Amino acid sequence: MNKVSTLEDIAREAGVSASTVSRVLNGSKRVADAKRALVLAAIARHDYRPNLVARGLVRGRSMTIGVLMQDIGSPFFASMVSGIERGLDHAAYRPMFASTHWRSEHQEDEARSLHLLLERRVDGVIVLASSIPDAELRAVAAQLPLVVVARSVPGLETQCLAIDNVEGAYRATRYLIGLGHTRIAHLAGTPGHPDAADRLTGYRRALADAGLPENPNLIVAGDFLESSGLRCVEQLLANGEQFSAVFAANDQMAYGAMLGLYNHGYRIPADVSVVGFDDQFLSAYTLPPLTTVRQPSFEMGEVAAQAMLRLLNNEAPALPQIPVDLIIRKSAVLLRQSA
Amino acid sequence: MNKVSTLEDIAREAGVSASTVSRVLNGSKRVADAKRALVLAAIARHDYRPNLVARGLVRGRSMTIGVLMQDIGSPFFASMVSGIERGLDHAAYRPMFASTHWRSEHQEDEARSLHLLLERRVDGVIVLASSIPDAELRAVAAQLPLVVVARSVPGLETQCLAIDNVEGAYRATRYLIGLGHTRIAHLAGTPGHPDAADRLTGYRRALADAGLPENPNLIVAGDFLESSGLRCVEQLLANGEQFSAVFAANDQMAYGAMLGLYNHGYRIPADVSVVGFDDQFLSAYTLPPLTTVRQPSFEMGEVAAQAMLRLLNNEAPALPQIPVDLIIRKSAVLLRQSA
DNA sequence: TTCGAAGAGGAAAGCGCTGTCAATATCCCG
DNA sequence: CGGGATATTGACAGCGCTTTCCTCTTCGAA
Repeated sequence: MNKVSTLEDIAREAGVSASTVSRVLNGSKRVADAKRALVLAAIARHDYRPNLVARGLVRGRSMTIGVLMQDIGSPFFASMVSGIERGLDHAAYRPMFASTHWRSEHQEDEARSLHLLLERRVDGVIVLASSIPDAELRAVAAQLPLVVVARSVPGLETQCLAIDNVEGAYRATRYLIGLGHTRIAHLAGTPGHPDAADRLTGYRRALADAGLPENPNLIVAGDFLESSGLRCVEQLLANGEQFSAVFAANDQMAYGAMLGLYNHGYRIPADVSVVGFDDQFLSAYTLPPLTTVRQPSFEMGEVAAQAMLRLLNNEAPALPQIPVDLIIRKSAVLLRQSA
Repeated sequence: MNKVSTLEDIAREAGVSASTVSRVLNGSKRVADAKRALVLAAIARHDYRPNLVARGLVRGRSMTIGVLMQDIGSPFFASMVSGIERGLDHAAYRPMFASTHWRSEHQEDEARSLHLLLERRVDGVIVLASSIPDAELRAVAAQLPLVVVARSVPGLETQCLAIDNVEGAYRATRYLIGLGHTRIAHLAGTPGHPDAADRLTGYRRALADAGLPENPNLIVAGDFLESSGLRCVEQLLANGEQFSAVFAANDQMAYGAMLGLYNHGYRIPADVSVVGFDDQFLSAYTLPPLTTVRQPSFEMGEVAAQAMLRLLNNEAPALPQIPVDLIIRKSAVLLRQSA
């Protein structure tokens, strides 16, 4: 492991001062062609790369932006993260991720993850969902550029990028109603989670607007994971409650639900229609392809990154409104008259 | 945006020298209880957090380890990344990711991503697959701790963690043969990709060992993505070639294949059996659940991280052998006699 | 009471880089 | 050919923190 060379080494090699090397590195000031050539030659000879840590220290900016989320392994976050990388690709900024999965029980630990990022002096923070309290987020926003995705924080409206969950759920449910379904089960997300609450609200509202009764037995709570979708359906079936359609709070739960239905011999969509929420990439490949409310996670990540760049540039974040779209595929169909 | 406080501020506040503050921060030397208390109080009052960038500069270690991969958005990588985070969770190290998706055409750009990491002076690098040339990887290994996952680099055997792709594909194919299938199509991975080549080899070897003829028309190449699985199946069907089973080079292609089959009215597994490779998390939730060769991505990531920690500690990486396992679910069954 | 050892804490020298400031060199015009 | 303007360059002071190195106490033993 031979020592990696420093700017000082290059300066000595090229017979110039450190300042000059720095100047050719940054193009911050004119340097005579002859000297520049000498420096460049030395750099090439040593395969020299400036130490960004040192540069960060003196410039006071680390050129990295922190991204806080619950689980980078979940497809929804992975996709957003991918979008963030994309959005940052041409900037000199790099994302640094911190997930809190392993210890998500304790909200305190989410704060720890945030501090991990802050200690590394990230220049900005992008928060994906997360259960950190609004107040703490506002405190962060007072310190450095902050963009919040898939969540909306009172007082930070201009820096939040979220879709209208109520509206999305409303559309999904209304679609099912339009197909003739009246006994529509809802697999809700984690109790207490804002998205879960909003989507439940949209479901209820659609029912109410259609003059349909709300059956509490048809609403069962999961936790946004596939396994819970499966569990919820088992429970519904065990209760003997009749239903011809299922609206799941997210696609992952919808996958689990479809598996549960399949295991019990129900055909989708012939026997039961299923609609999800998120439009994960894989939802176009399920059997049958899933009808779902689109939450463009990749694009949201990309847009969030661009907004962050703008914020870092002291411009307005200019976060757009995200339209909610129902993607109609094959998992929901007209209710059979015979049913 | 009020200024964030520095160690100097704390020292002044507490009426001690910077050295003392540093000492209580690191516990590197005894400090009188009275002074320690003063310092701690000042720290608490200011909510002071040491600047890890500065510390990294003086200590010569950034406490971050770089992770290079093709696409953090792909479920396979996302899962490994998740494992890496887990493996690093209790260490003071943080991963810093760099994907090369957007420009994967040019191998040159992968090198650029690697440099992005090196410029930030990561203390070690974990490479996930990637198409960076072996030689370059060896050069990196000479500079700093390196662990390579899901790929094996000659000369770096002890630092590589990979499953036996040939064996895995062999098992999958033999399983299908054992089920009575003789016309088994193979949806190969990206031409030129080592994994793709190895899996194809395993498939061929199993056929040969069973005395089955190899039909070139039954082998069609994709690119490891869902869309290509779909495309491959379309092509197979268009060719009018007979087959009762499909072995896909990875689960994603298997998903696409299943959709293609479904679209054409074939039932799985009744009409066509399908086997994948990887055992992605979602494969347990497809309809029917997918029989596949397990590549424990999460665990591989975790193990790689631990090996990296050991390397950083000047110990032997001690990378274990990963057993290959065929996970039997519902997507492949005995060939119907009638067929 | 005196001396040495050990304990505590401060001063200062960097880590690798940038950016200011002043010095030197170069150049134009009258 | 002189004067001032302009272009280049080097010296140097940090960025925030760690880590010798060294001084100053304090305390026990002789």
